[in-house]
Amino acid sequence: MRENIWSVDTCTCTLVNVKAVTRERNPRGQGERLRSDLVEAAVDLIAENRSIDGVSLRGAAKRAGVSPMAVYNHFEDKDALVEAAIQQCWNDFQVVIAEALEVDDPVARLRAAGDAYVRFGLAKPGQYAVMFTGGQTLPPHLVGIGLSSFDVLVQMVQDILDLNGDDRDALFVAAEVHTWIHGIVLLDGCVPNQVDWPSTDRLLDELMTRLGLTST
Amino acid sequence: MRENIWSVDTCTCTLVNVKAVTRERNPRGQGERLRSDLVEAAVDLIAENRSIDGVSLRGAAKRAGVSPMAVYNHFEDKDALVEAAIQQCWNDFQVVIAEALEVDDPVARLRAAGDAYVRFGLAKPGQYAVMFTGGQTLPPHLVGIGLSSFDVLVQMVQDILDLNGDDRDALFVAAEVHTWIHGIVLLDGCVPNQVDWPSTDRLLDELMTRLGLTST
DNA sequence: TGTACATCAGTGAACGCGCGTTCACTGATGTAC
DNA sequence: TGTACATCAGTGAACGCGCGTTCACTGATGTAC
Repeated sequence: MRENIWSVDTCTCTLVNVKAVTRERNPRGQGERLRSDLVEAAVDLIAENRSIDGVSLRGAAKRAGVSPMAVYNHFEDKDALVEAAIQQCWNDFQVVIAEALEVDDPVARLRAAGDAYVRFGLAKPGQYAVMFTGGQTLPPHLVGIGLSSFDVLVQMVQDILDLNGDDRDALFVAAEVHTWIHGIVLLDGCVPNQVDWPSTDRLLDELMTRLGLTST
Repeated sequence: MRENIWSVDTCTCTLVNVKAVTRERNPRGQGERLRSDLVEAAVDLIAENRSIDGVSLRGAAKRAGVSPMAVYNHFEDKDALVEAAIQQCWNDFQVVIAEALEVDDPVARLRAAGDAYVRFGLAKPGQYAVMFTGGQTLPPHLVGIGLSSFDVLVQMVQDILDLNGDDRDALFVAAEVHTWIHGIVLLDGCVPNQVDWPSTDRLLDELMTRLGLTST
């Protein structure tokens, strides 16, 4: 009965619109834990708003169960918090893709990566939108992460071309793959239910076939 | 010399951050002109922010050179203004596409429409993003406009399939076209300069060829 | 062993800003009598 | 022909809200002496 010392009314009153209000102060030397909590909260806001515009310093602080001022112990300003959140999105993405890269056969590898890519995009549409449609609004040093991810794609395509003795330009073919898969992800989350839209699986199969990226 | 009756300082001071401050009251019976000015201003805000989040009632009023309250003479509330702005974006889009539909040959017609589509997307990335990546946030009755535009695409594809005696499902092939072209438009505006990205023209040619939509 | 002190992990109050919306008002102009 | 009046196209002040940021503060805890 010890846990019921607070009435139900008190609980709902304080918890109804806010998560993690029950946070307790970190022990000495563990202050950095708040940093990752704040980043996580900011990523949640990105996920819900599908944009960095919906991320507010006060909102992230509230979710982390902390006063707005506590944010300044870990971040220069709001922009630094948002930047860390985007960085976190890219890290999560790269973890997902890295798994697929362990597949041996080049064709199966690209297909697995495509699958992982699409699954990430559909499961986390907010993060995906910020990462791949943010455009010029992204801080410059985060652009590099996107570039290195594209390099990985070019290499996967090159492996298949090599396997098939195909002399097309890998960068061009990779651009074809990326444009198409990007459209597949974004439209799937956007098409109204009335339309008998094809599954992403079927579209991915077609992509591989139509772009000549199967084994010959 | 009559035009210089105002000093340069006065001009810059009042015009620097605001357009059309010099609006004068519409004559009696012409009140509806403000409505279209407000819609235009809201579309400008969509264009600049690439999102409806950046559209504010006060911002649109300011651009139209009018007090925020004047908006309520023409729109129920802010949402109604935003909805009218999105509607306007679709109208502009349909005008652009309609031109291409006059081409006689089915293959050339789809190619012309694709060209018009891409040009619209690249010239008006903000409007394009709101129209094609807004998702569930769009008011339901605007979804119908998007659907009818997709129907036009399906018909164009069907015409080519008929011409070639190709028995593929037109809706499926149209979905392939739309996903790919969507990706082409969105990534083109987003890829960093370092990458030697292919031109949209070349990608469109490839799209037609790879998807088997040329004349046989 | 006791205690003063620096450090750490935060809080609280206040600022000016832009936002959507409310209510009450103004002042020119066409029209009915 | 003159004038009272309804209509039209707006304005002005105020409201409460959430925002980023500033400055000054608190109170627990480990550590040096």
